[in-house]
Amino acid sequence: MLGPKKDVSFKKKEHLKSQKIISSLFTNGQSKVIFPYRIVWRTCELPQPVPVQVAFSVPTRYFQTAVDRNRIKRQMRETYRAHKHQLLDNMSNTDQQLAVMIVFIAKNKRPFSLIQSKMIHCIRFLSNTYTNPHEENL
RNA sequence: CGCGCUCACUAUUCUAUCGCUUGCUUGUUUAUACCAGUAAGAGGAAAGUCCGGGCAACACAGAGUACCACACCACCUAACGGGUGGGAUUCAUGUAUAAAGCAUGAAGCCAGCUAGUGCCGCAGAAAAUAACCGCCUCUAUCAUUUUGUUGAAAGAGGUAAGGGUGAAAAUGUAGGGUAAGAGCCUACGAUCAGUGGUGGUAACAUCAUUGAUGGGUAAACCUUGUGGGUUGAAAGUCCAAAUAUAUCAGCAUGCUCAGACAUUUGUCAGAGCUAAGAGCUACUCGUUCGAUGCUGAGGGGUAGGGCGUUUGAGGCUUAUGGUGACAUAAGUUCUAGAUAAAUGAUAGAAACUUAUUUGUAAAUCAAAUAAGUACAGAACCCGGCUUAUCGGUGAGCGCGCAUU
RNA sequence: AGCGGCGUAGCGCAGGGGUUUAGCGCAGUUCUCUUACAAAGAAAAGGUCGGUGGUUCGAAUCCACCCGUCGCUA
Repeated sequence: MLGPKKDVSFKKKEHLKSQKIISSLFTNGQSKVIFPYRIVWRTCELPQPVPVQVAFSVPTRYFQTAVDRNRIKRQMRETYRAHKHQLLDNMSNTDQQLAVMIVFIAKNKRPFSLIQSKMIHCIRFLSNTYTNPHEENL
């Protein structure tokens, strides 16, 4: 990738905020576990003109203090921000909009290298599921 | 110099790359929005939610009951169950002694069991207006006898001095007194209550005097006094998609007339009426109700969004007053505002602490290596309390050692 | 954000109005019965009553503060 500059920002409108969409994700969405993450996603209409909206979640059950939860969420957000361009490119080729929720399901803190490598794995998985059928139709 | 305690302050720093939220400015744009620049961006506990207040909505003549909370005195405060100072009590340490005491420090919901009720296991005669044993007197009987008496068992009384208990046993000691005893009397004390004097704003202390002396427990029910209306920003208020819809207006189905088709019901198109009709009433007037669909208006209001929302009992400095909490005056300052929830991620360096090793006669000096740098994240805002916390700085106090 | 309840043996519960040995059921252990297992019967063991302080002569119980856990308000 030499020509266009990579989009590494992560602004407010790319956050998944609507409570209705989140609840519909957990009732109707598809799910896959890529340890230490659980990904829940679904195609639907989003309130903002962006290809993907993402939310991150860390359960209170395993991390009682808010400081630990915030730190893990910040690390997840940073890794997503740095590597999201592949998913965005694929989704902007299609006409669909994607809502994704990523839940941290490990019970202990994990090093940043693991968080980063597994997040890249997740993004690659999502982008593959939404590019392949489109190319077959073409 | 080392150790400990108390109080106050502080809560690692810098660089590079990439990024987040908010405000302001410029440009593009009808506007949202986007680009660029610039400024700001977690705490001492933001935590627990244990108290108090502001603020908001609802309720409310007044009084009482219930319920809840509090409880030595004075002061501080917007208020408090918080704080400051003082008093009494208890405990610890030191000192001293026959015992009290004195000094220092700490602690606590320190109103009232002399308003009433309840409770006090085991042990013990008895756990509350105590006679089981014991001691003493009297009565009559029996035995004995030195004719004074002594003993036995029985009855009637008196008596709280003594009795292996227990957390607690009826005001302690000494003397008098008595049949035996007893605050029955006296002296020195103890506790409680009243009156008066002195000191103190007061709690209280102290002295004098009078009277009394049947335990503990209210963090037992309760009594007395004081205070409390209820609910909490998911309060409240404004705007307002989609869908359904109260209500209003118009049109149509409607009603009447005649015509065509058709076995009657019915179907088709045309003209007229905005009512027809029903209820109330003997009648009129009057008044109320009046199905369905479409279109438009429209109220409440869901999703969502705005305000509430960060200038406030505000912070800092200085001066004055006060033992102090704190107050007053002057000057100065504006310093987070997110909402699946911003304030960061990664890399490197420095600083500090601890440990080990090496150098040096030795070290608190120097170097190297390793580990560590806490607790913890605003969610309407303040004042406290409680709990968590690697460390650092300053002040005061105490102890130990060394030197003079 | 605002509230309320519950922590007792491995598990599920009593006991709370104060003092006597903290009990019940199930499970586990040992023994009896049986050729053996199950069932039944008997016996013993297992608890600092979530933690720390306080009130009291005495606290599982009363009071205060913490810790854990469950639930409600939408």
